[in-house]
Amino acid sequence: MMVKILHMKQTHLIPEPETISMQDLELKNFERVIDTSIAYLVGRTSRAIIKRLTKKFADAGFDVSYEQWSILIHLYRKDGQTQQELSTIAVKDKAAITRLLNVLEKKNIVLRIPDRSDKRSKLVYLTHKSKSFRDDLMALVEEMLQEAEQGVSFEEMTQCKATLNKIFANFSRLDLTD
Amino acid sequence: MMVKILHMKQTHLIPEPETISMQDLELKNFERVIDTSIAYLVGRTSRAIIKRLTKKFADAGFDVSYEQWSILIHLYRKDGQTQQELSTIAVKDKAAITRLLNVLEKKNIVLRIPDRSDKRSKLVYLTHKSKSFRDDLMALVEEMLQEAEQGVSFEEMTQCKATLNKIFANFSRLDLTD
DNA sequence: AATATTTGGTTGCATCGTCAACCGTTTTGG
DNA sequence: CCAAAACGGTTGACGATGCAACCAAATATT
Repeated sequence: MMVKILHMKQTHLIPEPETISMQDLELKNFERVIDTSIAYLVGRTSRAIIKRLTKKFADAGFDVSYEQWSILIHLYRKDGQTQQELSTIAVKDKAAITRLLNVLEKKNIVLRIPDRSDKRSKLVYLTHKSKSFRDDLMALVEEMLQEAEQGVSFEEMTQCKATLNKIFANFSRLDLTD
Repeated sequence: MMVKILHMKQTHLIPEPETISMQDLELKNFERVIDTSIAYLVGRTSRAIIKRLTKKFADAGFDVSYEQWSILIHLYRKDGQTQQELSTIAVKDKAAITRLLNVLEKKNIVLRIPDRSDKRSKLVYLTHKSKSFRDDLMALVEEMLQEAEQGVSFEEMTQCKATLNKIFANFSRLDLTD
């Protein structure tokens, strides 16, 4: 798809005549900042994954959203964690966790039990119900991951993940040092 | 960080004694499905990017959210597009576009002009105001991208982007064929 | 030409995320 | 030992998203 360059001002007040080289510069700038920007690519890939998995769950008859799954999986790995722990591990605001758990509790997928040794905390546990469909959900996620990996070699995927980890680490560091 | 394996049932009804090899299998499964999952990594990287850029804009005194920016940038490239076009290019629901534009219009950042040749469509244009801070916003995005790229070689980034594109293409294809 | 289908945009509904303020509990440190 | 600070969780306000239903205009079908 060709990109049409418009005659946009190069400065705020003084319009300048455009030359070919300036057009090239513009184009390069936009390419860098949009289409080929890591921000754009990461965002749309994320949304595509979420959409796909949501559909898979729904089609299979499970009333579990992607976000709910993103908590559930951590409980499948280790039952009885505090909300704070879930917040950290799922990289979500603690307020978001509170609300997700409200929904999950209403759906009878998790239980919140006050921690006896620390009255501030609540421990989150899976219910029989959620334990029962664990393997089914896992299988659907596996399916989705395999769909994602079509035509992508193992090395390629490994390298991509490493890069994403580096980027995330960069921002984590910057967020700390402000 | 060590992961503690709980004694979870392997089937829905019949509990099985756990062996070391099953634990290993479990661990591998979880690793694949969570921490090292492309879904997880892409999601958290995307949120980190959004958070960072939002902060940058706010700190610099621009009342523009990341999502608003994600529309704005396409208008900076080509002014006067229809909402439908913006929806496709920004990979967002058309309802989301409607609402984002409502906000942007209220902030005097865009204008909606009815298309004379097709009374259903509206053409979206930048205002003087938004044109005036174009370069400032672009500079902040550049800054963020450079932060993201710390310690990541050009080849590495290029390869990562190519992989993300492949994954996105996989899902696009699957969404079509259902 | 009349009807059916598609298309561009808006709206209602439910879910989700972040921020900031808040409350009760726990920890810290003078 | 007690006041101050830190911590875990909840709530309200606000922006944003996706889906489905809807309306009006434009195209296609017959």
